[in-house]
Amino acid sequence: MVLRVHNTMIGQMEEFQPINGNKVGMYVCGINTYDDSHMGHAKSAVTFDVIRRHLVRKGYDVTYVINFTDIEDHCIERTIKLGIPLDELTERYIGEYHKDMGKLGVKKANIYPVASHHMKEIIEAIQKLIDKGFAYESGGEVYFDVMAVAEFGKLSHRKRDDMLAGARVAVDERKRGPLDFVLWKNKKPEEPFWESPWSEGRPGWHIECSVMSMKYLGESFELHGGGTELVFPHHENEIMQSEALSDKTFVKYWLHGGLMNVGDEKMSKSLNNFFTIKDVVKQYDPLVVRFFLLNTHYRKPIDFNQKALEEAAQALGRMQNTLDSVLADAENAIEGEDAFAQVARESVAKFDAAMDEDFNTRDAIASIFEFSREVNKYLESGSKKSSLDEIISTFKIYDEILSIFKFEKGTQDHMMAPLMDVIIDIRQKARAEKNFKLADEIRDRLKELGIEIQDTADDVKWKIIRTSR
RNA sequence: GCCGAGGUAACAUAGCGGCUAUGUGGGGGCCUGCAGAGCCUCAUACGGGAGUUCAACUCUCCCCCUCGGCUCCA
Repeated sequence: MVLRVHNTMIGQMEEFQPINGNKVGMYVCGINTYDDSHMGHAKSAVTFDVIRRHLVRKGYDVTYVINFTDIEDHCIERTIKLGIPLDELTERYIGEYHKDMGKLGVKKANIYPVASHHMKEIIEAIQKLIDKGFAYESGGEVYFDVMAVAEFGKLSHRKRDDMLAGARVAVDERKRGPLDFVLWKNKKPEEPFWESPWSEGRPGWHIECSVMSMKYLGESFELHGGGTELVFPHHENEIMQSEALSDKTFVKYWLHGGLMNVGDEKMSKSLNNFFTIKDVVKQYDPLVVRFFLLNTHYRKPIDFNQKALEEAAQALGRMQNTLDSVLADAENAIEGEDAFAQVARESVAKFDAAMDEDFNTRDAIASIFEFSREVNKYLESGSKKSSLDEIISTFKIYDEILSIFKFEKGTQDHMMAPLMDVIIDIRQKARAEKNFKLADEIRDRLKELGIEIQDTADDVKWKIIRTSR
């Protein structure tokens, strides 16, 4: 199957074809390390995690890089406010990031470069841009000269002249043109700084991503991702800098995810309408949160609200119920084969096809719902061991990409099963004697403990309630 | 103003030039002592207008509305 991706550069879908063989370089803009991550960051991390997983499943040799930017206004403000060194702040929030994303089942990237650890390379890159005539020094600062590049605005599809005409920002007298952006800034009192040929100061935003992505992935690589709000100016400027440095095409495919909204506004620190991952995960199972994020195509915005999370919990529970039944039945299944394995194979084909269309997790998930219904019917009609195993491996394939299911038993305690047998046995006796009051009491009290009893036609099932709501 | 993404049944989301979409919620039924889970089934759709076509929710054009970017931001 051919993978197609939506490339922001051309504004449409195209076939994905790596530059060399099956090696894929993938760079995603991580966070600024000055505070806990919120749900918007979670959306980005989970989106690109799934994209990476799908590429790996398709056999690509993926090198995944996520950067941490720790030299920017907010971080600097924080170090001064907290009175701690920048390094300490950086390390603290990198640690928190990994904790939060780990909870959400995000697999680690291969490399996590940190801006402040690449100062030497950043300064070299700025010097090279000056030498090549793409940047100029002015009062101890260095600016990128937007007029020096042939192509401007190719990612965000803007014209240089339109931008010049509508420039909102007051022109800094140190700049030659209003669209020029800073590569190196003078230090201000109290601020951390680095020595450079131009002044004691620090790099501007954008340059660190050019430097770090090219260092780890080469001058040209396949995928660069981030939220849509980064298209302009961040990614646009990255392209200009990088291509000015290398004289090569920087990135082949640009992927941008829709933003997390709250009501009709995007979730962001500056609007102060954010929900941290830590808080959300306290209230909802991380798998529910992950499912919630993947239940909408990544390029679309998602509205964050209670009702949507509740619905996600309910919907995910439906699939998990099916899987739980299969896992339970598989333990004492009748040996033998039947035709159901074919249904499973068709379902996987449908799932893969959806993922190949620009990582359409929504559509892929719809195919799992359909599969679940088929499985539920199959279970009622009598099942065979080989097919149950096939169903479990099918769910494992889905989970390899989405990571939203639980396969382990709800408890590790080996006494649990025999104990439940005793309780259920007693309750069945009560039921046989029509002592429903007692039978219901047992059921209700177990439910309070998080154990659900289900009476079926031929036996009684129990399970640990997994999906918290 | 400029650039970009959208407007799908009660709600949230997919999708395709013709084959009554997925989940949540609601109605009815099966199963059950009851409940839950599950299965079956019903209702409610494609912002507005024009055009192309044998046929458009799906293509083209115009209009309306929403969101994002143009300033820090996943």
